[in-house]
Amino acid sequence: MSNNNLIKGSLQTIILKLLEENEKMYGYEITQRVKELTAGEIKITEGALYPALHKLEAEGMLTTEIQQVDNRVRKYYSLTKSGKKEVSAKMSELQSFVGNLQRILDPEWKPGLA
Amino acid sequence: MSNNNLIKGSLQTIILKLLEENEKMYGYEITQRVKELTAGEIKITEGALYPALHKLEAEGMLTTEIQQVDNRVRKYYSLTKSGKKEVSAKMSELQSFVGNLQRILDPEWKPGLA
DNA sequence: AAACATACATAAGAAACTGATGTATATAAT
DNA sequence: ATTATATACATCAGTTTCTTATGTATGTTT
Repeated sequence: MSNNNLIKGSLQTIILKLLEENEKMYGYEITQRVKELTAGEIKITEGALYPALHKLEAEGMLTTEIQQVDNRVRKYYSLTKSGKKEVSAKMSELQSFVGNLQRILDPEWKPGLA
Repeated sequence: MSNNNLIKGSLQTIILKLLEENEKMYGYEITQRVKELTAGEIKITEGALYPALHKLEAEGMLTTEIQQVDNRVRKYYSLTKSGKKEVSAKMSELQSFVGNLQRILDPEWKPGLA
């Protein structure tokens, strides 16, 4: 995650959420999507991404499917049934954490406002 | 930090921000303040807090002052000049990271809205 | 020929945490 | 009286997650 060593565990949530929206993605594609969505501000490094993908697969959240495209190997990941459940869990965990963070850092903050 | 394994890197920001608002706080007080502000949802563990305080002190962000209160020792921390500068830096870093996170996880999200 | 982009992967080391343990005092509950 | 809880500090082994570097391989651009 380049400059940002900020919220531990959010990489898993990012992966799961992107796969919820896309059905099927490969590693490199994920790094590019994140870079694009954040105007280059968050760069997921390979050293962080691949181990995270392997871990999620080992935990039964993702399945893989290898495809050959232009003499290049692509490993596509998709959500399993468990993975689909995990997305909501991880998302509400993260949203609740961010809410609590706002309550600590900005006492004026109320949910639903800026 | 109890249930949250999400807080990595944000603990320093929390400490600095609370000290910006309070001039002077001791460790235990910080844990209680955070617990109170988040309705018990975030609990800062001693194993995380004290090393973080020591590190910030070693980096010149905080100074300490020991006080005796009711036969109990309290170690009060306050921001140094460097510490005061660091608060703004860490805060905008975190806010920008949270913004990017929202852009990844909720494509509908726009800053200034819910 | 060199640099950059695509695409996977591993591995050493750093950093931030968890959970346990330890010391010490004060108060509330059984 | 004794136990549990609260206050208040601290350290430490172990885990997880990250960074940075390295490696393999192909395709395209300079």
